[in-house]
Amino acid sequence: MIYPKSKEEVVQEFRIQSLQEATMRVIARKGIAGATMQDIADEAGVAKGTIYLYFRDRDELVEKTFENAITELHRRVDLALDTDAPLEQRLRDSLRQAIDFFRDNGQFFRLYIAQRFPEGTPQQQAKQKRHCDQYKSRMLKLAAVFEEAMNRGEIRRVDPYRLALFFAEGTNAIIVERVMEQDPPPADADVELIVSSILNGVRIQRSDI
Amino acid sequence: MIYPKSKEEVVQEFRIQSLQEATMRVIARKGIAGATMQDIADEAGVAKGTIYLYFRDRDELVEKTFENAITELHRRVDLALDTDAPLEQRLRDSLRQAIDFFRDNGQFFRLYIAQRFPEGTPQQQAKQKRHCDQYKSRMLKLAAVFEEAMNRGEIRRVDPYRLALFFAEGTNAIIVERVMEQDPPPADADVELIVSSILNGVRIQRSDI
DNA sequence: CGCCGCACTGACCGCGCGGTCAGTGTGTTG
DNA sequence: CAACACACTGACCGCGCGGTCAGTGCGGCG
Repeated sequence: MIYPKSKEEVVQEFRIQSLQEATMRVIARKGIAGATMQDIADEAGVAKGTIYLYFRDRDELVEKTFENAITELHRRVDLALDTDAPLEQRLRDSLRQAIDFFRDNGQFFRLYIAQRFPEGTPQQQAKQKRHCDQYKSRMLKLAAVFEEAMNRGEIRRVDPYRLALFFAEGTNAIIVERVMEQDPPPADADVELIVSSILNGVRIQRSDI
Repeated sequence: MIYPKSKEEVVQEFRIQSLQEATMRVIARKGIAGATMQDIADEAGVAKGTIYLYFRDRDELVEKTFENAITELHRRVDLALDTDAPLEQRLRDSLRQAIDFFRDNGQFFRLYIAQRFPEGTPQQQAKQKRHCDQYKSRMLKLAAVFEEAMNRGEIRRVDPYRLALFFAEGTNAIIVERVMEQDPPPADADVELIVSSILNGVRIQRSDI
């Protein structure tokens, strides 16, 4: 065995994993600022001090937890976006991925939203910058997808970055609603609503008559 | 004079006003949780204790500040929405109102966003509920406007509440972007982009050729 | 001019947080 | 079985916050 995972490593990874899951649950319940280390420790069933064996401080815990979850989301969405299919199908597939992700990780949404407008404790300007940059790079990627579709002649020319913002946040709003609802409608219905609204518009057309 | 405003009342209103303005500025800079009473007092140029002569506690200060600003926004937007004009014009006008409002009150945006996902200090569940309800009632109103347009045959039938969510948050995203930009494009351009995207869609149509 | 009321002040308090570290119990080793 | 290593614990600390209130000084009135 070249890289044997020792027993200790397995245990350590398990602890880290369960601490991050506990963090997500607590943040979902009480918000980022409202989640105390004691809450998280209780949720994970360990003592507060134990957390500091695996994470330097509170910031690192929240940061890593966020990073972990968002990386997975982005991986899935990118898989759907980076194909040669028509824009319509790519949008459908990526929406589907996002909806499924938040169905399984509803607690994560709060963290996801909150990171967009971080609290301005004066010395943490660097971290604020990082998350804004991360968000911006996501929007730029989506904008690039739209721009490509414009070049292909699939959609008309508008500011692609603004279109990406509009589409992404409009979509987020509906996903948030789904997370809140205890019995949301079928995912297909919302995917259809979003994609057809943005591609065809909602105005009555000749073809609708 | 039936209701003479005594000098004291004038002074008092001035203090309340300037404290709320200071609160908006500080929250815009440091976030809701990051804004301390000391910060706000310094910003307003008074001692910390003075704030408590006009507001019971921190919660009331933030609450009143928020209420004050959002009432004005809603008043302006409703004025544009509650007409007999076609949907397209009503959307244009209300967008214009919102954009202008946030151009003049850019600091308010942070407060506006943050209130949507309040921090869950356990005992304040009632207040969370209030703001969610307030947000929901705004969405219901917008949904009603869309539904009326459906009944008039201006737009096709989709879930009006979800359409309202999609439209409103997509719009917010673009307004946020405008607030961040130091030199945003003309408001008309963004109004046009949003309204034509949602009404006509972005797909290339026969009429575009 | 002397007194008083009251808007305003800012040093102070208690609380609850993030973070620490001496102590404990358990599994391992010689 | 004794001695040790070490993951884990939770009482404890200092800090910074929201909130308090005795003190201050200024404007007006007798």
